[in-house]
Amino acid sequence: MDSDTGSTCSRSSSPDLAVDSSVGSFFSEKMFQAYCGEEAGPIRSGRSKAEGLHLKAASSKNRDRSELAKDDVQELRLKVNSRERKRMHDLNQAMDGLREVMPYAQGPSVRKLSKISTLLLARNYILMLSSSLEEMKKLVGDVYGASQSHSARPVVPQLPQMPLHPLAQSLHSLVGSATAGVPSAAQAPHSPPHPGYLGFHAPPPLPSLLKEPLHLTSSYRHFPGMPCPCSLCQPLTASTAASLHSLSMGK
DNA sequence: TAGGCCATCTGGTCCT
DNA sequence: AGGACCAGATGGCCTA
Repeated sequence: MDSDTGSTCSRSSSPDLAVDSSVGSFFSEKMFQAYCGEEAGPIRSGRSKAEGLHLKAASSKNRDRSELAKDDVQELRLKVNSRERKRMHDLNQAMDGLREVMPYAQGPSVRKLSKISTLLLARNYILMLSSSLEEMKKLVGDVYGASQSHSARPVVPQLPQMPLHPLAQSLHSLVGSATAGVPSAAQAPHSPPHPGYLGFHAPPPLPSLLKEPLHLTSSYRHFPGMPCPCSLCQPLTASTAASLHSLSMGK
């Protein structure tokens, strides 16, 4: 389409168009001629209500008024098109904003996620974070309960073996001095997850990556191809993110 | 070359 | 009445 020539950014969902919204500068002249020219009518069958009114008025008046109506229709069409373009650009900007917070490698040389992939991945990411938060709450509850009744039993014997996820650290800061007496688990050495524990060590093809989350025996729900924030898993590294991204691209 | 993804135009519908 | 939203149609670009 002619209007596509206005795009300067290859394959970008938010083309950097310098569109004059009042004119619709890259609107195809041919389309306008087809649309407004003669009484052949629009390219496609129907007309909008407003246009119908314009055209009805034009048919019953003299030629001058007909010309006026054509101009009106043209102007109206430009305005509506411009609004729709802006709306879609805003939508794409929001989509870009969503991509920015997704756990994916990003850069000028990396192809961006498609819209559908972005939405599906975002959904799974939210589900993962939600379950992570629940797990952290439970963990903090355990730690807090243990510190309150430390005379009854030792403080969470396995805790030092596990690194504390930033989410958990945040929760600790939220509960403040309540956990001050608890040994810092974050300082403990991290025992790496066994190979294959994370989905992206042996990732499935993209379709399954973007479908249902994987349910494992842990209280966490581990998503294939997704970095896991749980205390047992490594944080997402740059290389992992890169490989993950290349997988999602699938091309 | 087929298929996927995208931008744009367009008409219809709903809402304010 | 005007604007927002939506879905269908169309054509371009890119990749396998």
